[in-house]
Amino acid sequence: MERSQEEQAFLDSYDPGEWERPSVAVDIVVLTVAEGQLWAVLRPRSEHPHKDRWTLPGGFVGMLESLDEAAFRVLGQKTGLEGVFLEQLYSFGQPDRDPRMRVISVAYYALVPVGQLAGINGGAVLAPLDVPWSAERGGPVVARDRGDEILPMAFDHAEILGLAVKRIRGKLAYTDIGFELLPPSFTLRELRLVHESILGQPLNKDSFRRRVLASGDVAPTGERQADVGHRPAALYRFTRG
Amino acid sequence: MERSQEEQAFLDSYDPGEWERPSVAVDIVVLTVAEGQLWAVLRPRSEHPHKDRWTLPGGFVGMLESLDEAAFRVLGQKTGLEGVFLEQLYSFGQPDRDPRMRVISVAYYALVPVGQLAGINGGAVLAPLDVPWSAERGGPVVARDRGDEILPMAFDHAEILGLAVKRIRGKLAYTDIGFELLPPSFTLRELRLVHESILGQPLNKDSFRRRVLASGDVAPTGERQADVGHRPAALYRFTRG
DNA sequence: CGCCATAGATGCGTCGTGCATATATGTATA
DNA sequence: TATACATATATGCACGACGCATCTATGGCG
Repeated sequence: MERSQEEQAFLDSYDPGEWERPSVAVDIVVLTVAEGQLWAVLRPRSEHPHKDRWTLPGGFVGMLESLDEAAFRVLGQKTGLEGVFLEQLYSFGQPDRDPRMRVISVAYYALVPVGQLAGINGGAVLAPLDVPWSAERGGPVVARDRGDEILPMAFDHAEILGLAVKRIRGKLAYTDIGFELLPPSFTLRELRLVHESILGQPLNKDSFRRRVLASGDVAPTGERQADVGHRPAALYRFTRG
Repeated sequence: MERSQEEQAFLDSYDPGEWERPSVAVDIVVLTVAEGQLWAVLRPRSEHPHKDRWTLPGGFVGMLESLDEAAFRVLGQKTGLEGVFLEQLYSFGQPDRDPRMRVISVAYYALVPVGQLAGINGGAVLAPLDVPWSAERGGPVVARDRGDEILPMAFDHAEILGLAVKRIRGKLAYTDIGFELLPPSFTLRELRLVHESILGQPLNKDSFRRRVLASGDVAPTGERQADVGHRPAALYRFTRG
């Protein structure tokens, strides 16, 4: 328990430059909501290991950029997305998570309105997510293709995806992240569908409306929907602050 | 936006081994509650840079250990603590956060009942914290010594400390972390003081009691306080699950 | 024996929520 | 043109959690 001054001085002067260092990467969970469920951007691996499995957009952190800058840069390079909501999620550092070498990955999650994901780069797909757990229990998440087949995930990326879903489920109630998944103008129904899709469960329609209107987070734009086959809903915008 | 197959293949095969790599460290925010406020374990720096400033216990991540393992190891080596609650907080990676070299730090926070901090190692001190913001606004936190003098913090450690406080404020309501700061047996008053110290504001005594008792998180041990100069309170224990 | 400090129980008004009901307003269709 | 249909929007009510006030209980101590 006790430690001498000299030993302490040695430990404090410990030079990591003499030791092997890990690589540090960022992996980005790009999430959106459409058709009443969550979707994520995935890219196929064309090389071993984990060839033909699916990965999150990711890349290595440069020596002169911050982690946030690396995440924005990698997101732009791999998907073309810019100016979206992006927040650090968690760092993954199991020694064997990449069989080639030691890679510590700082995971981020991005929230993007589905309308901005029309032109994501070749190779990347938007995959619907199955969340096989309720509330915030946590665990890996299953991505599927258009034919409902499971997309096998590379490395620990299913875990990362699961943690991102768990995180946004938790933050939905007390932050503004729900609005990051909507265009500037939206109906209360669309906002509720975003919340229901994230939470994986239906919400009481009336309570949700009352709560959102009383929160002061939204203001009516004065406009209404058009061509919707029923009474058009009022459009609202998010009021920052 | 568009990227050719060849360019993509090059990017995917990018070998970080050819590049300089950052060092990766863990820094641990050890928090406790006593005398109605939060305290943190700090250690003085004996070397430049930031000589005579105060740091969080920290150390480099080994190539064969996970981040969690590194955090537990460093916590044990620097403070002697074992078996305590420890959870990842956030990763800090500003290129200039350490003037000597590029160090990416994965911050953790530990919650320890004050009774277990009696014999922390030489040099380390338990410093009371001033949190100059309310609720979960966030920002740096000020540590003081016994004479109420401000302890200047090294590197970005005041930010890390602040984020740890912000995080536990947020998680207090919907997790069990409050119990991590108490001995196995405690009164409802002690539990409330832990919550008030973390939140930095008083809580309604009756509502707190009712809520805790109704939660099913605690069960009476059957024992009572002794020698307290007033009516002794019933002792409770945390019931996992 | 009585004072003091805190523990612990009870009652009440208020507010947010779930739920039911009623009305409003657009499109589609006979 | 009238009616059906789908959803929007407003209102009322029961219930439960919470803030607050009040009352009683129980130890130590002078």
